[in-house]
Amino acid sequence: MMEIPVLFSIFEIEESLGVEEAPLKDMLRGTGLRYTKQRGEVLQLFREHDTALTQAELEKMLPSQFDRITLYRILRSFEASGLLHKVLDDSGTTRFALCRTGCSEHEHHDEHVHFRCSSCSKTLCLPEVAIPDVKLPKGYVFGDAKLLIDGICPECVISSN
Amino acid sequence: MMEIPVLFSIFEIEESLGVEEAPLKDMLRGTGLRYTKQRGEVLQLFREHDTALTQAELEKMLPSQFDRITLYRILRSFEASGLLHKVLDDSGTTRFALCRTGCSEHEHHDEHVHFRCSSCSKTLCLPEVAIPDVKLPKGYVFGDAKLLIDGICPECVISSN
DNA sequence: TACATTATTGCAACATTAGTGCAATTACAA
DNA sequence: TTGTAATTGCACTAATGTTGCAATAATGTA
Repeated sequence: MMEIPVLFSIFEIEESLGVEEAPLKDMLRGTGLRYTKQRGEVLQLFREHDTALTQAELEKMLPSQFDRITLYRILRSFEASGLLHKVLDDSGTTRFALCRTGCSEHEHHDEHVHFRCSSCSKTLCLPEVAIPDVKLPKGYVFGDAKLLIDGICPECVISSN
Repeated sequence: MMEIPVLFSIFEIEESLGVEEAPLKDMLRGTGLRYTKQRGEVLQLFREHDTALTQAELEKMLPSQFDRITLYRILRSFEASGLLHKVLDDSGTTRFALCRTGCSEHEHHDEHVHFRCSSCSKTLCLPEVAIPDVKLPKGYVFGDAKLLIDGICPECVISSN
């Protein structure tokens, strides 16, 4: 399944990815995760997209198609280490998006809104929009809030004219 | 698979369900859906619970265990006709909850908050809590908002003392 | 640089959830 | 009561989620 066998060193891979990609290693190692070619590719994809991605979408975009289970575990380990967070979705498939700074292994602080365009069906992160405070009924203890807004994204609004 | 074959008339079923259940038929027919034993049971379960339920949870609670696909299609048809709405969930499985009045075939107006207790893991509807307005960045067209709050529900708060 | 240790990957296998087509059955209304 | 259209059950298939284990790769250390 592996298109590129095992003949490259980390350095050659990094070189082939370009200078911009060096921080990938740091991002990963900063969380205690080892840097691997597969993880580098996944992280890179998330950095290139501001949308929340499903496993299936990632598989189509990955430069080297590696094992489905590996991708599955990479996503979970990234989430556990605070690199990614799950994004709400009622379509049945799990979506992940890159965490902003401030997320850690034990706590996710992605208190921003997600926007799903009903035209292009992309799910975008809106880091600049904070989730407003909600007053809960008596007895409820607030933990964390997730807000998903459906609507039309700017790109689709423009192209519909 | 059917435990009760086909020997009961609608009236006998209604009778066995008790007087309280007559409105079930009206609820269903009001949406253009036919009343069947299976649909009656599903609707009844939702009326008995104020939590959002998964298909698996429903299957365990149904008095007569009928076909999985039938349940699947009942849930979708209930959603399409504005009887149920999907509740956001990042666990991967779809949850449904009873719509409040005001939902129709073409538009859902369940602008209330859902609360997921991280202790008992129930997902409750909080119809009295409205989702506050959110100011979207320029170009975005608002359609609909869904808010899920994680925390501890009153029951679990009390029992943890 | 080589080696040992530990994390990570790939494979196999299985579980759960989604979804479609079609024939048999049932609800409803004429 | 009966005809028709909706609904159900069955058979199948696809997609997604999950675990165990052996092979492999990444990192720290000698």
